[in-house]
Amino acid sequence: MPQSDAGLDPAQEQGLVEAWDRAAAPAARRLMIAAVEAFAARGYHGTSTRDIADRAGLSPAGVYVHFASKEELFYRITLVGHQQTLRSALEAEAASGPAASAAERLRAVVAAQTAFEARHHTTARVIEYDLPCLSPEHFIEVNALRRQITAVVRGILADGVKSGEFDVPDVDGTALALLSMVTDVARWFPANSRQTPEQLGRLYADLALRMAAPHGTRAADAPGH
Amino acid sequence: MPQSDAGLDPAQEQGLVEAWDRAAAPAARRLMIAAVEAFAARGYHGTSTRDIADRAGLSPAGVYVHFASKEELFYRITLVGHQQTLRSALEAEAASGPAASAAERLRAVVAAQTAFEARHHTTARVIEYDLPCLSPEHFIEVNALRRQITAVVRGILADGVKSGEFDVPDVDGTALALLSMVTDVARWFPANSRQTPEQLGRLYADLALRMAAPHGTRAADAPGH
DNA sequence: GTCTATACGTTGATAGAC
DNA sequence: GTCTATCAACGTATAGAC
Repeated sequence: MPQSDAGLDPAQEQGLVEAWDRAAAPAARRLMIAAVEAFAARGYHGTSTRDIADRAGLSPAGVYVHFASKEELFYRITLVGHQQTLRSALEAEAASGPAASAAERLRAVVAAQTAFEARHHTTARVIEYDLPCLSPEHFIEVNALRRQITAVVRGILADGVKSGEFDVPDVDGTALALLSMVTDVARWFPANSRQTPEQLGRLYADLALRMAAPHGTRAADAPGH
Repeated sequence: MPQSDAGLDPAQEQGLVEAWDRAAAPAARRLMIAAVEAFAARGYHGTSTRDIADRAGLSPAGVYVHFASKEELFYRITLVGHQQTLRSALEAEAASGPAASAAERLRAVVAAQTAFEARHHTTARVIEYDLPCLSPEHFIEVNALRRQITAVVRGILADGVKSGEFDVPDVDGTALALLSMVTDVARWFPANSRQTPEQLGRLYADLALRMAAPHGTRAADAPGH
């Protein structure tokens, strides 16, 4: 993956380290970071356990002290990554306040998720695009988290429609399209763009509001409640 | 890939057969179809040449009569797929007529590309998401085709801005976001949706026009040229 | 063009010393 | 917890008969 063999930048690594804090052994953390880099660069099947062990400074056998299998290592990364993503979305929505309009909540969530995908693009690439490599049981578990993320966006769109702030004929289809747009950032960022994650978040939030706003009015001018 | 182990449906197969018509030997066609199915289901690295040979009804060695390597088989699929995609975009734009407005052209291209990604979702999944598995030389070649597809969208957006039909502060960023939305259809279709490719095309074309239209006016009511 | 047989590196994972 | 050594299976690709 030409644009994805870059290592984790400091901001990204800090985010991961925080999230993986409870993964007791330092070696387990190093393995997860090494695995994220390798999986992002070459995909799950394109990465050998030797690759991962090398990057983490361990022997090939060292992996199996901390993880029962390659799939389990991948599963841990995927699970934590999705939990982080969901938390980011919920926090962004909550931060816009209890009296926030649907437009404000949509802006907050889309901006946060977009910036998140950009900032953590290495991790995001792994957890967004290699998902089918999980075992069936783990796939189901992670998919439940994904559905919660979709539900956040769907809920905001539906609320906006109910209050008259939005004009969205197909809430489910629009939510899916919107999340496609946001998620795909991880695939190309930072190539093709000189923008910061925050700038990108603002652009995508604007686009999302345009997608949801009634024709003929600005979202901000829409009838509130 | 739970949602991707479905075989090629008749419409899809016909499209492929047409496109691969010049691939002389019938066995070569069977191999390409078999490879598309296998790559879509398990990814490039997750697919063995034995898998492909089996699906095509050949022995493991049979592959190498028609393709020098697994990568070359993948490259042929990827190249033809991108050529088809680009042609589809150019034809859609041309079909909207020489005097078409930017809005009409945007609608035509987005609808066509979205329907294309849905209809050929098996092939599209392979050529959109396994691209980094190409050799560096082949990657560069295919990327040139991708840039042409991006250029079509960028051109329409820029024309619309110049004529006053559109209000797009960031043409490049918006084109990228728009193509992300469209491309990602291949990843999830037909799960999560009971819509036909054509219905989906109309929805996405509407969303694209909302993204580009000036705030406060319908695209169709925008000042013309 | 297709087969059988096979070369030979790599893979995920384990055994057992330290 | 980490290592060295190793296994059995599988990977891509080739040789040579038909």
